[in-house]
Parts: sequence; structure tokens; C-alpha cells
Amino acid sequence: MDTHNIRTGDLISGLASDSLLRALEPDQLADLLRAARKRDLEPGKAIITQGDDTGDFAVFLLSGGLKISMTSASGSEIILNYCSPGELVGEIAMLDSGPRTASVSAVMPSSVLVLPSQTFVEAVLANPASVVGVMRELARRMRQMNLIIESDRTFSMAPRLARAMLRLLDEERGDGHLRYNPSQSDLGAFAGLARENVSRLLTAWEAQSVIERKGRALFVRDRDYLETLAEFGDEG
Amino acid sequence: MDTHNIRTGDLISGLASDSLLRALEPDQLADLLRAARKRDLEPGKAIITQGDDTGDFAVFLLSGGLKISMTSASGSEIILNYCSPGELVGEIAMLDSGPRTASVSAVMPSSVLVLPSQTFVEAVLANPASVVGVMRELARRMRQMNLIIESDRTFSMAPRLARAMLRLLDEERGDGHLRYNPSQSDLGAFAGLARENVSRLLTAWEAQSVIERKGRALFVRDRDYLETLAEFGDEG
DNA sequence: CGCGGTCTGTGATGGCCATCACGTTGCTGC
DNA sequence: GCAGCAACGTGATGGCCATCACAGACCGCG
Repeated sequence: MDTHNIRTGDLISGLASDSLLRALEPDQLADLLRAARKRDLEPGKAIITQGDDTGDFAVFLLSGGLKISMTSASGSEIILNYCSPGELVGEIAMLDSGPRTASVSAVMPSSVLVLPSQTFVEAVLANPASVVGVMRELARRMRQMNLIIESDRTFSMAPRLARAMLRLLDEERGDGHLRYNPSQSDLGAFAGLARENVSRLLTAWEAQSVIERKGRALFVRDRDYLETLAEFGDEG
Repeated sequence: MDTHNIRTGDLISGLASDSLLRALEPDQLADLLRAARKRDLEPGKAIITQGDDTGDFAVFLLSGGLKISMTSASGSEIILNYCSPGELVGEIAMLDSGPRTASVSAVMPSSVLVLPSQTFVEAVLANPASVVGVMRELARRMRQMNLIIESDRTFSMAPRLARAMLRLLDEERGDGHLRYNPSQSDLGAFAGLARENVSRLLTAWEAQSVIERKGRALFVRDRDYLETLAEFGDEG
């Protein structure tokens, strides 16, 4: 739990290209990390729970994977997003100091840094040029949420699942690997449809060689097919 | 169209409490306005069109009312939000300089200021303290979008329409007035349901004295009813 | 190896809601 | 006042998809 031996060099090179922290200078980043506490999470363990009103920190993911989810009034789970190392989550409540509207939990063994709100604000203020980067990143997320709303409203199951799977594609590994080994229930909660229908769609797609399955793992084989589906719906 | 005679005093007092610009000092605000061009819009006239890739400006609403909408792949309209005087819109594309993902058009005679991206960024940088306010406002919007996604996924027609109408309630006028005189089609596009079902729900609610109708205008009479519906769904 | 638990496949059923269709109202401009 | 148009009311129909139900597959574990 000693945080002073975090190697900031490693950290910086590992920052996600779209991380809020990318905008900070190495000096500020080092300051920030000095004020952060490291925590390790086993799979399933939550670091932020929906409803908490002590939302005065954000979470920076060092390794592993996180999911951001909320429980709807009817009790079902909605997965808003998944995160990879180098990304910052929980900034909404940190920035506006409201209650947590979503939970964040680990989907694999992970380690995170807990960044107090105050330190983050100070770091940004100390480096005004970083502000543009922070705003740009916030804007990018709003753009993505607009897409999700549009998708929910106008598309049927297949395009929605296609979008979800494309968002899960592991760009680094290159072939059709998905990140986080999602179960069918996870895919359903992510795309907004029932688990049974995920199963039906996957079976159909396998028959068309759009995907391949090895055990419970999925591989995208016809990415173009999913992309046209995601963009134009069933009719296209 | 001479913009140098805009009275910044009036403007500042008219700023929405949650405006991005609220965070600026009067000096920066004055600079900003000096670089802005004023435009007048008749109802239905668009100031931003979905797909434009010259998204290097934001729009500040002086008077009137705007709607932010997008056309889905299937051709139907989705209304993402309405805006009142004092609010800033179009910042997403301005901040991340991507293409416009939504259109903005007037729903009543309106006048707006067109703020170039560069000037906005300069104003913010000149006043680092304002950064916190800007981020806070962006965070607030993301929070609201999370709610919309949850609403779309888990609630049936009635709660969704209830939420839409509560968002349209005119807090200033106090009684049950709605802003922007929305038609049933507008309500449908805003809440995500078909116009016919808006009609059916409104008829039912009128019979229960939840709303009252005078001609085509709507008045909320039982706000509590709509709020419990919006929060807990049909079952509550 | 057997055993509870989670994950998965697949049919049957029904409800919610979009769509179609068409009639009605009400406003606008001539 | 009346033609034309936009907004509104309301039934009928059907499709999509959530839900229920249950069987089989896979997995860690004692």
C-alpha cells in the first residue's frame, strides 16, 4: 500500500490515449500520484457503489478491467461501459460532487489509484493548458452517450448487440478477440436486451460465420458485417 | 448585427445558473462577447445542422428557445433537449472539434450569439478558476444522460412521458405551464414513444386530473403523480 | 468422481407498443 | 366562410422482444 514507489515513467507510457490525465504534464502527474492511494481489487469487488454520496474521488485503473454499471428501478443491471488500464473513471461525481449514479467494479483482478478530488482540481489548475484536453475528453464521452441513446431508441436487437460487440473488440490483440470475456448476461446488460436473445443472435451469427466460438469465448470473424449492421440497422 | 453594443451587464444577470459561462469573470465574458456575432432565428430555423463538420463554434441563447435534435437512421426525430435563454449549446463539437452529431433549431423567435471556439478556449485559459465550473457543468450533463439511458431501457411509456413532461415544466411561471408549447409529436420525440401513444396517455391523465388541457396547451395539475411515476415506474 | 452452481440453448406465451388507417378538430389565409 | 393543412383521437393489427420454463453443458471443488 506504499504509494510512493509508483514509477511514474511506467504510468505515463501506459496512459490511455484518451485519458483525462493525458493532458497533464509529467510534473503534475507525479504530484497527483503522490496523493493517491493504491488499491487492489479481486473480480466482482466494487470500488464505487451506486448511491454513495462521498463522491470526492476518481479512480485511475492501473491494470485489470472495470465495469461501470447501474441497477435500474426494476432491479436489472445496465452496463454503461467497460474500462481498460490507463483510463479514469468516476469523474462525474468527483467533478460535481453529487452522489454516485453508477457502480464501478472489477471484472478481473485489478489495481487502481484512488485520486482525491481536491488534488485533481489542483493539478489541473496548476497546468491550464491541460484544461483543453480534459474538456475534449468530456465532450467525447457525451458524444458517445448520444449515440447510445439514439441506438436504444431506434434500433432493434441485432444492431444494438453489434454495437456492443464492436465496443468490446480488443483492438490491440488484433484478431477478433473480445475484452473482459463477457458472458451472455453481460452482453445483454451492455446492449440492452435479454440474455436469451443474446443467445439466439449469437447462434444465428455463428451459422453465418460472423462470429466463431471456442468454448465460451467469442471471436469476431466478419467485422464488416457487424459494422454495417451497427450503422444502418437490419434493413441496410 | 453590430455586436459591440451588447450590454454585458444585462447578459450576465441573465445567465442560466448552470451555464458554462457562469464560471467566467465579467472581464473575460466581455472579451468573449466582443468576438461573438449575433444572429436572429425564426421558429424552425436551424443554426446547427447534424453532419456539419465545421463545428468550431458554440451558440449562446439570448432569448427565445432552442431544441437539440437528431435524425435517426430510420428517419424519425429524436429530441435530446430544449434550451432556455442563458444556456450554451453546441459545446461538444466545439470542444472536440468533431462533426455535429445533432441539429439545433429555434422553437420560437430567438436571438443567439455565435461564439468561436478559439475565443472560448482563450477566455477559459485566461481564467483558470473558471475551469472547475466548466467541468462541473459538463459532469452535470453526463449525469442527466445516464438517467435518460436508464429510463429508455427499463421504463414503459408512462414513466418516460412523465419524465419528459417534468423536464418541460416551467419552474418560473410556477403553475403547471410547460415551456415551448410542445406538440404531441414533440413530446413523443422527446420521450421516445409514438405520437399516438402520447395522445392516449394524455387523455387518460386528463381523466384522472393529472393534467388539464386548454385548447392545445397542457397544464400539469398533479405533479406528485408524475414524479412518483417518473421515479418508480408503473408498479410503484 | 460426483455435485452444486453458473452459464447456455431453445421453445412457448403473452404484453407492450409501433404502425396503419381514418375520422375529427381547429387554425390560417384568402 | 371555406379550402387546405397541421395537429389530434382512437380503434385494429401485428411484430418484436421480455419473460417463463426447462434441459443440457461446463466448471470448480471437496
